[in-house]
Formats: sequence, structure tokens, C-alpha cells
Amino acid sequence: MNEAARDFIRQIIADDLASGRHREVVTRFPPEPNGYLHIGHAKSICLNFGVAEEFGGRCYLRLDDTNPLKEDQQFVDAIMRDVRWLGFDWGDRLTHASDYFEQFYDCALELIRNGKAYVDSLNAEQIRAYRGTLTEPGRDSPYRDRSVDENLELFQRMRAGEFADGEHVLRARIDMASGNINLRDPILYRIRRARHQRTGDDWCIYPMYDFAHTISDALEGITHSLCTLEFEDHRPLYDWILDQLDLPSRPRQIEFSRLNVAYMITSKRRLAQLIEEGRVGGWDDPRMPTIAGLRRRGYPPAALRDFCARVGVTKKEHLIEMALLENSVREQLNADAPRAMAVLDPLKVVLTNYPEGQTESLPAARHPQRPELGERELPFSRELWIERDDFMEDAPKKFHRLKPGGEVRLRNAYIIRCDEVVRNEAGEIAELRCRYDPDTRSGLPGAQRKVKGTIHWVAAAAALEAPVRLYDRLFTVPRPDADRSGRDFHEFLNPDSLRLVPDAKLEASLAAARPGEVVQFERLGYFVADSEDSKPGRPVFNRIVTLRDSWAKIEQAALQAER
RNA sequence: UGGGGUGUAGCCAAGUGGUAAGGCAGCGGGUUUUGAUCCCGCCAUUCGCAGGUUCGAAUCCUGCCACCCCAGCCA
Repeated sequence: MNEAARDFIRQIIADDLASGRHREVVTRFPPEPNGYLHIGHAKSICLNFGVAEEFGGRCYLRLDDTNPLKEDQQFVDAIMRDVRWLGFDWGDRLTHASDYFEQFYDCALELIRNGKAYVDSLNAEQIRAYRGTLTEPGRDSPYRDRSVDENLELFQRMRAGEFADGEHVLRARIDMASGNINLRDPILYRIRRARHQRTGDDWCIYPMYDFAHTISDALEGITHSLCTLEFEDHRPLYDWILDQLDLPSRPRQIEFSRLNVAYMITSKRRLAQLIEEGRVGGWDDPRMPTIAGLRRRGYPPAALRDFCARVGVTKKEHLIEMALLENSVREQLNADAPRAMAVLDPLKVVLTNYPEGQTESLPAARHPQRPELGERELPFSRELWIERDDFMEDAPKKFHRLKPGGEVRLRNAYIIRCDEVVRNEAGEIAELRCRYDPDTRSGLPGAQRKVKGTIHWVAAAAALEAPVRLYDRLFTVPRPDADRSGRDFHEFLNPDSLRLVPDAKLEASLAAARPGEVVQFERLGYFVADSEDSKPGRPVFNRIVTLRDSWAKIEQAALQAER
């Protein structure tokens, strides 16, 4: 694995192994259980677990539960489910920051004894004022020089619950004049009378991220602590903590840029807001960028892993086009998804020369490139549904579907010719009267005859009617949460992110689709039987992604040319 | 005005002094009973800009410019 380092982090790790600095690789994925994991986390999961796997090391799943006000067990369960679904295994390395509360406390005592931490009794407002600004240094707190004994006593009393929330904090004694604000005596512990989901009421003081995270890394023997760019200027603090304490290992923090995908937001706060406001159905709504949402949408885990691998790992800010994600999804789905036919916007076709009452059953391959997947049977009869936009009265020459007097092939069946267009009183096209050519049934020698187009269809009498949900991007602009003019991301919600087709006409064999099963509706896209709303015999389908559509491009180009 | 980062094609991304990989997108062509898939070809004389060093610079030096992050008792 050494020579094939795919990114700068793997390069560093390979070098560390080669130089003997480390003999093994230990990483961790440390989410805070205050929301669901999203596609950005997927990148971090793939990186941390992937690196460990590739270098024969191990990776911890560590729940960073140091703030009882925000965290919840339901999120812990969801996180485990999502990591597992993505294809990763933490073995017996499931940990919680709260497992180490006692050790954190001991570390705090050690800092106090060495004069490296003190109890500050300024209130929150005062602490902010004393901190200075980006360009002006801060000032020392009047409590900064309390004696070791006084600090020890106060801190012990903090733990014992003798003070109200906010009355005191424990601070590191570093440098109030540092250009790096994280070094201006950062807060290590705060008093918070809140019931913790794992430790209950054992504690009323809780450690801050920088303190808890650094020590957790060291206790677990993490060799490479991988995190996103916004923690870059926390690294001096990370290293300072490691310098002060007597810990079993010395991890190294390395930062990489977080994943940004166009037309998506990954702020947990904003995602939670969308749910609260009822803009989406929940954390697993198929439009959500959450792992649960993508799963319900029908994205295969392998597609997500492939996507993360293609995106790469660097320190550069980026905005990945959705097309890259969709390419990974289509690539997975094309290989495995069985084919079926479904008509979403039906137009009736009557085959005038097909005997009334007659039906037949036509075999059709489940997958054109994979004969081993077998065949399914398609009922065929006199009345059919075809897609409304597969017919055009005044068709351009490039349109090779059905037109008056024209021929088209019905996929897996016969060639038909359109003789007559029947209209209703409103003047709308109500039905097409066509003739079929009996010699051209698929499999027969007559089927060799070439026609320009092939369209999909469903026999009317045998059609399964089922709801189909057509999903599209949730937002109308690539960066909904970074608008230059300061407009709120709500303004960019896509009103057409979900279009419901209440009774699409589906090929009969689709009645057997199990929840979670993926199929390709030929010429339309990939669809999944919804895992929540499908009932036996009555599936509800979600559109995962459309097929590539070069006709749509031609049409668009024509439209452009007209202008 | 302090500190920390980042600039290679439309979007990502390799490149580590020897003459710009690869993917996505796009364009052109072939195969095709999915306008899908698959296959072939094209797509950076130039690496944020300006100087300098060198036989030779995306890579080294100097200066400049642009963008991102940091002032939670959040993570």
C-alpha cells in the first residue's frame, strides 16, 4: 500500500510507517450524537475506516458526547446504523468520550497542580470581553493568578456541585495575547447541571471539545487524528495539551477540507430546521443529504464509497458537482438493477388489428448485459399505455419515436404504426389508434426489421397502478447557504423537489418488488421500492436518479437555437 | 489591523527541478430492440499574477493579488 498513496494523508501515514515513527495505524471517527450523519460524514468515515483498513490498522467509532444539552441516544443508534450500512465495522472499538470523564478530570487536576490551569470566576460576558478581538490582544483575568491550592479546592467543589451553572469555569493558562484566539486561556470545563444520556447525574461539570477530544485520542492510541479544516487553528492547543500531560501516546492531528456538494446543505442545524418546519418528512426523507436519506432514496453504499474515493482528500475548498455523485450512483445501479417498464404519464394506444380479448405473454430479459439474471413475462393485449411524450404530432426529423403515420418498436414486443389520433372535446389527445405487425414480435425473424425508435409500454388491463415519487434536488442554487446578497437558504428551496405520480402504470411483475429493491424503469431512470411506505403487492417507488438523457440535450440545444 | 490556510481545465485532482496523469462534465464518432449501457477519439504550449535563480520551474526565491476559517461556558 505504501507506493500507491492516493492523497496527502495516506502519504504522511505511509511515510510514518516507513520511517518507523509508527508501527501501526489507529484512527477514529468521532461524531457528536446531536443529529444524523450526512454525506460529509460519509467522506470522513470512508477516510478514517478506509485508511485503517488499507494499512492494516484499526478505527474507533467514538461518540463525542461532552454536551448533554444537545445529545441524544436516538442519534447514537442512527449513527451506528449508518456507519454499518456504509460498509464499515468498528469491531469492539465503540467508545464514548463519556467513558473517559474520570480521566479527563484527573488530567485537569494535573494541569492545575502544574500551574497550567485555573478556575476563573468571571461570567460569560466578562470572559468574552477579556478575550480581546481578532486584532487586539486579550487581558488576563483577575482570577488568573489564584494559588494552586485555591484552584484545586474550587475545581473539586465545582465537581461536587457546590456552584451554580456559569459561576466558575476551568481555564488553561496559556497566553491571553496570542494571535491565535484558541490559545487565549481556553475554557476546559464548564458547570452544567444536565442529565447526561449515559452518565446520568454523575457529573455537573463537563469538559470542552478541545480538552476531551485531545485526551480521548491519546488514551485510545490514535496515531493520526483526521479532522476538517476549521480545526486547523485548534492544532496548537491540541499539541499544547499533549505537551502538558503525561499520556500514553502522542497523536498527530491532520486537517482536510470538508465535503461540499452543489445543491446540498450539510449544516445539522439547518437540516434539523427543515424537519421542524415540515419542509421535508424527517432525517430520512429521500431528498435529505443524510446517509439515512440517501439510503431511503436508493443510493447504494458502494456508490457513496466510490464517490468519496473520486472526490479525493486535500486541503482545498471545493464544490463538487452533483453530476459526479450521480455518475457513481448510475455506475453501481446500471450493473445490478433489473429492468422493468413503467409509464408515468400515460397515453392510451389501441391496436386495431389485435383481436379483442386476446392476451399473450412475452418473455423479456431482466438485464440486457447479464443474461444470467433471467427473464420475466410481459402480458400483452389490445390496449396499452405509452408515455405521452413518446408521441408527437408535428415531430422534428430527429424525433424517432411515435408520430402520425410513423412506426416505432414497442420494447420486447412488436413494431406498431400510428394510424389515427383521437381527441376529446377539449381537443386533447385522448388515444392513439395503431396497427401492430404480427411478424415483428421479439425473437421472430421479422423483428430484425429496423425502425428508428423503441419505446416502453405497459398492457392496460394488466397494469399495476402504484404511486411513484419523482425526486429532484432540494435547492435551486448550488450554494443555498452561501448567498452573496445574504438571502436565507429557505428562499432557494426547490418547489419541485418532490413530484407525486399517484397512479403510475407499472409492469405487472413489479407487484413482487420488496421494500428496498431497486429496478431500472427503462428509458426513465432507477427507482427503489420505498422501505417505509411499500405494502406487500402494492409498492411505492422513489426515483433514485434519471438515466442520462442525450435527447433532452438535443431538445435543449434546439430551444436555445430558436431564441 | 492579528493568527491560520488555499490557489493546476467548467467541476474535482495527480504532480516532490527534466518539459502538465486520471475522473466527472462537454464535444465528435461507432455498436445498440433503453436517445441507457458499452467502445473509440478530442478537450491546459500552461499551473492566481509579476519578477528572479537555473541549461531547464507548476515545483526553488522575492513581492503582490484573490478566496476561506477563527473573537461559543458548541463540536
